[in-house]
Amino acid sequence: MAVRFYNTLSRSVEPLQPLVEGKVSFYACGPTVYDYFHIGNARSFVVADIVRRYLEYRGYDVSFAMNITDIDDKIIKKAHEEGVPASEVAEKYAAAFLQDIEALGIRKPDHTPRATDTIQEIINHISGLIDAGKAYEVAGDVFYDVTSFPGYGKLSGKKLEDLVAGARVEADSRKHNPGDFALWKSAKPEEPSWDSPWGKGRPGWHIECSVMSQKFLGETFDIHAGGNDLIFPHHENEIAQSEGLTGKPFANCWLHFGFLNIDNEKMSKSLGNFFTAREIIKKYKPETLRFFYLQTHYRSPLNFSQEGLDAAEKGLERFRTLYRALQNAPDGKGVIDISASRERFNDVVDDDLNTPGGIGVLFELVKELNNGLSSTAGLSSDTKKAALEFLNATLIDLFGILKIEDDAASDEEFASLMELVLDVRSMARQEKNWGMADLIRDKLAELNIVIEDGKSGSTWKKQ
RNA sequence: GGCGACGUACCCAAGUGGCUUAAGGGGACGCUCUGCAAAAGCGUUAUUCAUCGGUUCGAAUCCGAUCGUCGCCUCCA
Repeated sequence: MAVRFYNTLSRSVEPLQPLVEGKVSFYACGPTVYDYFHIGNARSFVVADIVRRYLEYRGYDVSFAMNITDIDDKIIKKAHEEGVPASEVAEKYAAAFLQDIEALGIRKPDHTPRATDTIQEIINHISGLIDAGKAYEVAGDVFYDVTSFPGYGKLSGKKLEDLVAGARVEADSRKHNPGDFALWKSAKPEEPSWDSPWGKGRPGWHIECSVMSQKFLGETFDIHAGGNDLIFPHHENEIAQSEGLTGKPFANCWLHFGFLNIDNEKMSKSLGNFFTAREIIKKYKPETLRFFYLQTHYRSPLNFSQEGLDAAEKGLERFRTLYRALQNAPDGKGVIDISASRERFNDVVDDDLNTPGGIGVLFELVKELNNGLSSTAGLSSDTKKAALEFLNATLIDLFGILKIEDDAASDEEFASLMELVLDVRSMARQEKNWGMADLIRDKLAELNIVIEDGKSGSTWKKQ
């Protein structure tokens, strides 16, 4: 079976059918750079990264774009609070964004366009919509006329009448319809602005994604992704703006990521349950956070907790230990069919990116391999090699959750010193001087160096 | 009020009609190894899938009702 995804547009799981055989064009909504991103944002970025990596793992040539929204109300607000230009706020947090995704092991997208670099294209797009009678200007603001687009509501399942009836839409007497939304916002004094046919102003909230995605991926592309909450109005409006102008389908497949909650509630600053990704990866390894995310299906809500992260770290350790054991074990005779695991893994993950299921398959293989390693027959060199290749492809290249640090190689001087200490200790042990042996072990433990006595001598590792 | 999602062991979490009298991880317990320990390995841990009805030869999986949790409808990943 081929790669399948749940498409919000059709509300069903569909096989991926790229426009161009073997190639996938993929766009994910990126950050608005007014603050460090939080662990909920991080989940979305990690999942988008995994979508991309999985497609590559399955042999597709992926073109991946993620925007950086660097002009927006929140940025302006923050700039006012801090008494600095909006561009400075945007610059600072855009740089932080790129740093943080790298720290999280997220591969940089092929394209990271910025709204402020795309102003001219945005103006052209809006002009096109006005010319086509789908948008109208009122005193320097431009609005999209939702009634001009018959398909409005097809993504979110909302009806125009319901939106009007809901009355939660902000009343603006200048709008022709309550559901109309701003494409261009006129500038208030002291706000950053760009010249346009409608006077000085800046792009509205949704238009930039339409323009930037089409700029890099074409008028129609394969996959568009983002958080659950973006379905309406953001993505609905993107479709209207894009298809309203081109008359062609915008994105064929819409992927939406589940939310991360804390104590089963949405994370928010006002509730005080707000953590930035920066903070968390000071305490936990980035791989642990990634693994924690991937152990839940991407569309399900995920409850964030310290216990969850601790459990993830333990599970990861199981992979690390097995990986090292495979590298170090002497050649034996036992044979395990790794390709069977690979097929099962692919089958499972092909089905709407079922990473928790895939991880389950990997853990089952770990048990099998451990059994092999501890049996008298051991494992053949071919089996070990195939297993390591498979684990490299999945745990390292695909999920990015396994990092094999070679403590000894990272600091040779320190390593030889440790060797000396261990030699002294093993002499003490040979003389059954347990007091001395234990003292060394305890003192090293205080320095976060863990000594483990095995059959073939003692080993050390940093905590 | 409208739309949608979800409820699987102590915790997390796959599975969505027969291959499952339910994967996997964490925890707990037992064993192996060990001078002791730690680590690691192995084993055990749900006749049952919120509840109640129904459809079916067969349901955790489909339908209906009930209870509960959550999200969107407003900036939000």
